[in-house]
Amino acid sequence: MPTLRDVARRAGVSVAAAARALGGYGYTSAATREKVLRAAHALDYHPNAIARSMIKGRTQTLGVIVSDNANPFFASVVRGIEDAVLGKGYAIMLCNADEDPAKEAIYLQTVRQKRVDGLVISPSGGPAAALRGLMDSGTPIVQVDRRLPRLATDAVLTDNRAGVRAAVEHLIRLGHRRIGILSGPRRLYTGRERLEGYLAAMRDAGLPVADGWVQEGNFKEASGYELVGRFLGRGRRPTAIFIANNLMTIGALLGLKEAGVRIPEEMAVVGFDDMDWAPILTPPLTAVAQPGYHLGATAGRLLLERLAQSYRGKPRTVVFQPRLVVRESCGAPLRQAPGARR
Amino acid sequence: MPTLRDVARRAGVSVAAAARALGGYGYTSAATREKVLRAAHALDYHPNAIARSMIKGRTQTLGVIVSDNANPFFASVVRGIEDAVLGKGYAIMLCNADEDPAKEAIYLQTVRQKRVDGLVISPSGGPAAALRGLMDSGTPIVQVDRRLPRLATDAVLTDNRAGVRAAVEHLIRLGHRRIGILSGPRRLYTGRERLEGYLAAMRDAGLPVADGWVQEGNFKEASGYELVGRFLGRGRRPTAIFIANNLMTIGALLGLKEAGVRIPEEMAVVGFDDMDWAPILTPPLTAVAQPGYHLGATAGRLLLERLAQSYRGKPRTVVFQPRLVVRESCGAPLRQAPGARR
DNA sequence: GGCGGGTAGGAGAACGTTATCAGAGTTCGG
DNA sequence: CCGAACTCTGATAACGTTCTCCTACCCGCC
Repeated sequence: MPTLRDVARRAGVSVAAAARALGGYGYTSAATREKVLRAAHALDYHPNAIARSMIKGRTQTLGVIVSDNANPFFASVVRGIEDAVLGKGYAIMLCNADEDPAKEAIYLQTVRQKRVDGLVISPSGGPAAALRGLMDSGTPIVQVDRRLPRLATDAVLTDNRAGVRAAVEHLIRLGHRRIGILSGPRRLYTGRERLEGYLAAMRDAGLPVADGWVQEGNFKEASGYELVGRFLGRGRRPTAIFIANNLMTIGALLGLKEAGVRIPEEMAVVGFDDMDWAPILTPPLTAVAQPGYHLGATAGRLLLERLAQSYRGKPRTVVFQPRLVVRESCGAPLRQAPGARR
Repeated sequence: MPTLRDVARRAGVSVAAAARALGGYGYTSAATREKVLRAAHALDYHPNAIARSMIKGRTQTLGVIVSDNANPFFASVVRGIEDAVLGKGYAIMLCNADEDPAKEAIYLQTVRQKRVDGLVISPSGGPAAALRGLMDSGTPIVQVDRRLPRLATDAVLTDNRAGVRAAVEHLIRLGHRRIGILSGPRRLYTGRERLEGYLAAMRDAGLPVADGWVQEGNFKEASGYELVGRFLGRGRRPTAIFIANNLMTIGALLGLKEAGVRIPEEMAVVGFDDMDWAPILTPPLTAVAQPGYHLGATAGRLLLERLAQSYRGKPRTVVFQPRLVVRESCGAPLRQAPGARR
């Protein structure tokens, strides 16, 4: 790979002159510029961004740590981030932490050593020490989708509680009284928040939450599949369930389908995350929609503002209000005794 | 951010000694190592990977260029790549080219300037010059999911033709004679290959392909939604359609649902890409399954072998055989005249 | 003719690490 | 007891840019 030296030599000028001609700063005569550009082209010269980062102290690279890029929600978030920062010349370094604090810590160290200019992270909930260290070293951080208790960074969140509350209240308005939740892990921010939203809605409506109506999954498809069975076959089984994320919803719907449970007659279903495929289900799925792409794009924008120093104030929190998309899977409960069929 | 100099100073040794103690090379006395480690810890020292890359000539970073990370298929591929290379200490730089040769060229330039050690790309089909230039400069490249005509790199592909052929032949076996295809853009490798598979299967079965039975979409949901209508309302409408990717399948199914077309009685449907949600549809979707994650993981593995020089031979091509997952959306055609309903 | 300002171009330091080399001290076998 | 081998250490040269100096020239003007 040719260096600036090679270009300068071929053009018959000094390295400094070549740098000026290519970099477009300082004084350069038309003749010199011409010679240098010609030489650069002839040698297929591509400036070394590593060396540039060395002196400039900036890498034009941002770290992005999410739990799993294979989850369509995070894939959208990542895409949003990238679109937001692309125009400003930043590239992104993607890391999947799998909700594993150890893996997250390793990645945190990696992006720090690679001297990323900023970081967008969906923190798993481990100790915040490493994150705080990075922050203290002057690297701006934006938390997305989740936030750690006392880590004062910009954050872009969805109002999980409100979203779940809207969903549960809708079910209640439809006449449901026995409502269960397939929740996420309590150790995750979103897992907790969504469960809280459910509990609050039930409490406010004066409805009891029976034993077994709260099943804690791990936000993956398999856990939805396995746990949904626990809502069936009981004496007082719920007439409706709320499922706390997209992947578990797929698993749960598969479980219900295999068990021959009719939706919404025997079991109404509302999910969190409105996916592309929600409208093509039978019945179409009622779901709480959160704007993954915009979460990412906003996080990217906040980070850019920090990097450009166009904002230097206190940490900001942007909260997106989710929207309940009512379709048909949430229909009113059967009058007849539950468990009639099956 | 403290440098090695700071650590050395604090430990009371030379930079060279500190480097050896931390880097674990050369000779270091136990006492020195102890002092240096203590100083590094006290200063919260994180070695500068940029400076390291400078001398080592390697960045421990791989470029990954796909068309769209928000497409679950590519999201899996990306995830597979990352998992494969994580253990070997490589980070990945993610780029979404949106099938746009211009955008792809920009990203290609970016990863080149950033001196990535290797590249995994799902090429959009633009001119291969930039890619070839990168290759000539010694950067190993692996093409994934698609391949450019004469670019001699390792490649990891799905046997698209065979997959589509299996799907179409299955439809034929079920008694369908009038089969349409909602294909992808001809300028994309996968678009062409899948169309070829369909045409070959029809030709081999001696079946005609009527006007309007081949609709060329752009692999996005909206185009599936818009184009599926063209298969309806004609005199000789197909009794079955094959849809060439996951996103268009969603759009098409939505279109069919809104048009009140019963699947598979009035229109059998088979899609390309077996998604998580395929089994929960009514009827469950028959689809050609390709292992996105494994495509990515394999691409990552091939790249690692090139980087470690554990393989230096001629370009290899790994072809995954897709699997037809038969469910219910492909059922036999109606006996009655088409267009009876609607 | 001297001088200031604009233009051009070169020398060389700096960024933070790794790696090479030389020098000094220690151990050990013959 | 001497050289050879081994151990430890620090000085210093890279890596490829950017950027600050410094010198030199040309022009116009007093």
